[in-house]
Amino acid sequence: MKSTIKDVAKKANVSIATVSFVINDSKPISEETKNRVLKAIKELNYHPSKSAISLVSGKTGNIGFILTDDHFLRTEPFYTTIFLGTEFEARSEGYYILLTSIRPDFSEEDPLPRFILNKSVDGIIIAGKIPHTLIERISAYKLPTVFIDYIPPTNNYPLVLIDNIQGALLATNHLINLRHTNIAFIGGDIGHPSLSHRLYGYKQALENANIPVKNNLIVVDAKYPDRQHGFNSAKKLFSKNKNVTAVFACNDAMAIGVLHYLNDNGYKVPQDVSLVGFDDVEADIMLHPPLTTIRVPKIEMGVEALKLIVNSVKSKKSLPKKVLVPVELIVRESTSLCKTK
Amino acid sequence: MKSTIKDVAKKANVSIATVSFVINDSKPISEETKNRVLKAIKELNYHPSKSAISLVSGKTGNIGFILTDDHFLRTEPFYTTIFLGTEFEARSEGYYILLTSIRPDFSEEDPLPRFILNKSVDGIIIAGKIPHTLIERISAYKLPTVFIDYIPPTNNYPLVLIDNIQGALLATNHLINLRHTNIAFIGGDIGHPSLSHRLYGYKQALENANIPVKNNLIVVDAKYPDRQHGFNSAKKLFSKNKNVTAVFACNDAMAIGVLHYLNDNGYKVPQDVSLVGFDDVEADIMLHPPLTTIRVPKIEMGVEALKLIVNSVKSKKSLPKKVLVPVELIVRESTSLCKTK
DNA sequence: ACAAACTCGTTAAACGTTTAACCAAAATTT
DNA sequence: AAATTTTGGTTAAACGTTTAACGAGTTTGT
Repeated sequence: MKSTIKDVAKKANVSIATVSFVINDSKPISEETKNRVLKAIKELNYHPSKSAISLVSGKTGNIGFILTDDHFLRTEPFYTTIFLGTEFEARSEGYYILLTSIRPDFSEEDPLPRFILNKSVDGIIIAGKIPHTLIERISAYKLPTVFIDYIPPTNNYPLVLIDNIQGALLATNHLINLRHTNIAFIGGDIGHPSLSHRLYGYKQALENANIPVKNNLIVVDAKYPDRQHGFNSAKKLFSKNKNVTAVFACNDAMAIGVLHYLNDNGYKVPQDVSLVGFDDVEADIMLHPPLTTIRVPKIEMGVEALKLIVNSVKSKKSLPKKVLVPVELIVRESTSLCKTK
Repeated sequence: MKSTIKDVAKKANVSIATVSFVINDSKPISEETKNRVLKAIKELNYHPSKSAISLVSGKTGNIGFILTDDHFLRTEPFYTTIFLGTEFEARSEGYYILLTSIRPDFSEEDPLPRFILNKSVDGIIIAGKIPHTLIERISAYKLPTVFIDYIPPTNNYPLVLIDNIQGALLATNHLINLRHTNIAFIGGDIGHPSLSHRLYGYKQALENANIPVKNNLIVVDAKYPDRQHGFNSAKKLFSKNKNVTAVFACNDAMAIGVLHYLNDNGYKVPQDVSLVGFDDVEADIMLHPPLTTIRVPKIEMGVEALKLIVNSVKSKKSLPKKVLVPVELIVRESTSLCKTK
């Protein structure tokens, strides 16, 4: 039933080598025979066996994709969207993605992802912050690796990063342009470079505008930047500072938490408080008002990561290229002109 | 660097066949040689080449997992959690999962997932409702297939289903036990068997309790059961029916939409209206009050699906077994005794 | 006109496993 | 003690590709 290269060769009246050359056009073949072969391939509905190719080439044609359980399952489809971008690009490149998640508290004893142990991938994409012990143990396998949205401690990997500083500048400047001066920053998980860069950009924007940076307007002690922590941080912020007129949250998840707090406590958004998020996860269409935020091109990030990894797989010399994807301010209805009374 | 079976054989002073027999224990080998081989394997850090095994066995060791984009990206981590269960079980069974998503409006011209065309999977798991044209085209490839949470038109596949009727009975009976009689049902996408079964169970529970089923309390015209549609359906329901004291929403997403509507419009939950969801997606920890719902064992569903598919892959005769996973009522704070005035 | 260089192919080895067929030695049966 | 079975192993073919090495015709250069 299943046809092989041999069947094609027989049908086209050529050797199997010729068929191979036609498929990969790795050697010049006359138009005429080429067509005969192509025709035979079509008629037999022939598809090369991946295992045979793998065996002889030493490549698997697979790329491993690693993220933590919580990133995979979190409400805001951030990393999953990135994954989709990777999968999408993998299709055109002829690769398969092996997705696996690990526990965020991955420890020394936990086993590495199978595809690494069994060498069933040619390269690895790691999305988001993952435990350093895992990074070290993976690096022993000398597999091409690229990181998405995270800067690993030993910084000689290809990276796909968000232009976080630029994004934070855009967000904060937007608020400054709306005449706000008491602008708070709500963040979390400061160990993550993305989030600390956003804080940095926030400070930078204030300084550029000659607005003093006040530490009591910066709440960054949340362990994880999700809605619940956004809510809690907002509570902490507003119970001590009544004069805050604008909040820049380090991501949409926390911004949504802030919004809930504000709604619950009689603050009107944007009349009383303007609010800007980051990521544009389009999480909750129910949100009112719709959130002004910084759009991150998630699909493109996945695409870029796959391109990078394919590159280092193919050309053994992997120069640790960094791709900084651009961001964009999306103004919706959660921000408005500051009413200085 | 990479060691092969040959290296192991040499080191252990046996033939490669013996090594193979030890690995798969497919033939009796004396304890002594077995230990020698095992030792050599460990020392060389030998891992069998998957491609070589694939080539000779004709099996790929991969399972394809298909769902629609919107299911993959939706805010409530329902199908993604199921996927995680599948991935988890695949690890212990030694399989890899190839995840791919398709557009919900998959049409005749769209290409099938690559892993089907290239025969790089031994079987397929399909999660959630997918277009019938896709099902038909896949079936031509005669690959073992199991469906999760969907009943395909040609019903001779192994299936992993939720005990939806039981769940709907539990939910509705819970409300009836709380003395509610004006119990509404909010649903959507009635073409999905899961959701129509939930409606069925709702009606059944009312009939069992001798409560008349009123059509104006049943809103099922939503196209897709998400938050936004839940919100809209609630609006439709409550603007016409002021005396509704309880709502059973066909899933948590719609329930959350209903809750938003109620909160926005001055209804207190559960004091004025009791609300029950379905799925227990733990989507929004911010929700107040926390939602009474029907827990669906999502991880277990993924595990069961993988077991089924491995079964039909291994034993060519795949009897179309159906697995009905049990559900459980989780009482939280969105339901309370009806205050009949 | 003859060597040199292309062009378009073919042959056969190699990749790393599994497994059918075979076999020697030891154990068991008669 | 001879015949038979069991035990524990080996040899070699097969799986479906890629690719190095080779070669027969044809073209080009002088």
